[in-house]
Amino acid sequence: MLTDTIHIAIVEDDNEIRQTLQLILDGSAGFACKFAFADAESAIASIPDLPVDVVLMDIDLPGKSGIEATRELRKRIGEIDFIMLTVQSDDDSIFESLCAGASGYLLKDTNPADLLVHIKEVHEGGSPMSSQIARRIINSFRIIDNPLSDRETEVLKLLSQGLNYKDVAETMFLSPHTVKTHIKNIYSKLHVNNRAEAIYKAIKQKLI
Amino acid sequence: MLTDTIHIAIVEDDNEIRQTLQLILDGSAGFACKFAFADAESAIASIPDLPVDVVLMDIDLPGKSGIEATRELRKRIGEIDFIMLTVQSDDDSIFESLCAGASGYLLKDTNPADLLVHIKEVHEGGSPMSSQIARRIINSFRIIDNPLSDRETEVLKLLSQGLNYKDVAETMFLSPHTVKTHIKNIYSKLHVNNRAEAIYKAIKQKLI
DNA sequence: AAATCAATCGCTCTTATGGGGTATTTTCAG
DNA sequence: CTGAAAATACCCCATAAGAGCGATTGATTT
Repeated sequence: MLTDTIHIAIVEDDNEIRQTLQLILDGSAGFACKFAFADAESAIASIPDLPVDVVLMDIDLPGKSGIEATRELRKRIGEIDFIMLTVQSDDDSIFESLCAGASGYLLKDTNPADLLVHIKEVHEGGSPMSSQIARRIINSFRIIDNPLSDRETEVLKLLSQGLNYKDVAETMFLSPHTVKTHIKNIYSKLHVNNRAEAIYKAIKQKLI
Repeated sequence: MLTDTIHIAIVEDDNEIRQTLQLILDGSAGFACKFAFADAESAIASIPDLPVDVVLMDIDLPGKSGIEATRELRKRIGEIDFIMLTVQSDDDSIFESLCAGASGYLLKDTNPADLLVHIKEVHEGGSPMSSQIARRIINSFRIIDNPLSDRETEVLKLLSQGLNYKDVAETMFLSPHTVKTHIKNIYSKLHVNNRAEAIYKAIKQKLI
């Protein structure tokens, strides 16, 4: 944007919340909130042509969801930041929102003062979210349990880099036969019978 | 823990930081910090037997890293929360830390008052992290761009399930030749030359 | 002391894979 | 309407991969 003012748009179906929010935001120094939409469709149609820095997006909208709207708007305009607002945070909508391109994820009961801080954070390249929501995201990084031995994991990592038996053997200073044995054991432990599926499963289970 | 007091341990090699931190934490109401270690090895040896709720773990330790220490301690004790402390945040150490089981990730310049708040948050099931760090994590959910066509993506998904040429062809009602052509195009687009690497790259780029 | 598991090395055989081509039809955007 | 991209189909050939066998050594655990 041209000025220091952060230009905000709101997408929220509840009239009272939307109007109140708009009043508060537009009345705060350094912030402008001239645009507010009650549904995803009108937001998708208008926002691409508006001078907006940050969009506050309600997730539970009638018709198309806020996540859908974020996804579609993101495709067309990369420079806008989206902060999802929701009453309750379930894992699925958190991850869907993030994949759709949301930069922040806040609960609706966030008080206006904090909201302003968070909007500023987003605009400065941060990703505000409550500590609880962060934990859920972090938990998605956790490793469930690793049936593979250290050597097997090493082998699998090299395989995922595209190396073949011989190359893995050379890299690990092993006989190709040993590598083959490791691979067979990997397949057996992961209950797969080829490389492709082994790597897929291993990544999904965060083994490599 | 038995009481309302949150019991903290520090792992930090810088003597001054460690001692200062311990003094501040142990002197704060509701917090106790009776244990501090200067290296990963002694922390790993002692912490499993100590009554500790939250560990503040420096990442850059001499010898074994704080990430390693977290990983090993996590394996043995599930109930302790780890907050990583670091001077600078590079993407790799953030993700490694999360995978190792860290619950929070803070910069060392966090002021003591905030640190206490964050320790409390972790202990209550949250995951405190700066807005900037959160953004990096969130960005890891983004899809960069998908060079693959729909059919190619379909083929790759089936390959990742362990299907071979023939099976993919049957599943998609195609000639095996066509499947082969798709696979060759996939390899070319992803700049790989075998299935393993293709699947690895595709998953890392969230194409499948 | 026994048992288990990881890590190492070896063999044979069939089949799948990947690289090198070529070519037609359909679809979609400019 | 036209041209590019996608989707479809086919050939040959050398090699890698996977299945099915067996075997020794050294830790760790019980």
